[in-house]
Amino acid sequence: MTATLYKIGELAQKADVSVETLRFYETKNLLNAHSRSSAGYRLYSEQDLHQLYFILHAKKVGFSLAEIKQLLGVQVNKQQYTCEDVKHFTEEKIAQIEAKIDDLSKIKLALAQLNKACCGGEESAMHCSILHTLEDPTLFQVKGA
Amino acid sequence: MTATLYKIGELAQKADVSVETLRFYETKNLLNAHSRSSAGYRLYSEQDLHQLYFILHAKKVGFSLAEIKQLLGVQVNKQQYTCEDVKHFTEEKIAQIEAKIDDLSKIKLALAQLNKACCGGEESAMHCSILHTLEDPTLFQVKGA
DNA sequence: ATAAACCCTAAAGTTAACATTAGGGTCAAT
DNA sequence: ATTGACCCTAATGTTAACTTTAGGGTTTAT
Repeated sequence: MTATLYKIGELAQKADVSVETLRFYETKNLLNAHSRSSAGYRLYSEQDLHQLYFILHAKKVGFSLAEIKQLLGVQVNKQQYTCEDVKHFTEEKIAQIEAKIDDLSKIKLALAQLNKACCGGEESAMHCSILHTLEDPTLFQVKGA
Repeated sequence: MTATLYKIGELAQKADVSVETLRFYETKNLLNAHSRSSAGYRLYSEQDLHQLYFILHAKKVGFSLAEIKQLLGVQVNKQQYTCEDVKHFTEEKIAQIEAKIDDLSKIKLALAQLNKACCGGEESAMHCSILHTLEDPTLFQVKGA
């Protein structure tokens, strides 16, 4: 029941990133190794692997490394931030995420209609491009609309 | 009922981007002006505005400009692509989008738990950071898991 | 005991997605 | 008719997120 530790190459392979990326994340203080071997090799824990997965998934949906660092920093019961801080931050981020999900749903719908219109579907002539589907002004409104 | 055309500055303001960004998108063939004035000024149509909105929203959820260009290029009934091409492409992209929505939902859930745990909630001690919530190995699995 | 396959740091290079600079026309109002 | 707020192109600069290079230790299998 001893904790398993991974060398940088092993972690890189598990998460399908390069070892250089992992070292880069360390310089950015996004992912620090759990410890170092006597020879100075980085040793990563299972927890570090979870953190890495989180970073990669958050990146995939459009968060910058700076934003991800912020997300990783939010913690309850750590005196550095007040409870109000955490409340505000999480609420703001949740709203941001909901907006992203909304955008994705619309793009998905547009692609689905395009897919359906394919191969001589009834609506072939109507939805010839993704833009045509998204032309509806009620979709994708921007603040000053 | 004549079509309204916007100068580059007007379009930029409407979509809250810089005019440089718009000219940059043109060099990348992502957004071309509907026409030019006699003086050579770019004139954008309402349709161009929709396309710009699409670009910006797609960018927000993690698509690169190259991917967005692909998305804009998919069209039914244009002889350059076979029906099969369009079917495959849209299905692949839809799956990609669903994965993104999944990731966002998980991050959202983690933030919601953090928010709930805040201010002395029952679970304060349990969910002290976003990572703790995401520690569940059934979340965020990567292929080789 | 040596070679292949790892690991280290530090520094410089790369790519995407813009922003800035330089040098110059255009247009509307005073 | 000139000034300020626009527009143009072309070239160079910037930032984020890596990648590559250079030079050198470590570990493991033969």
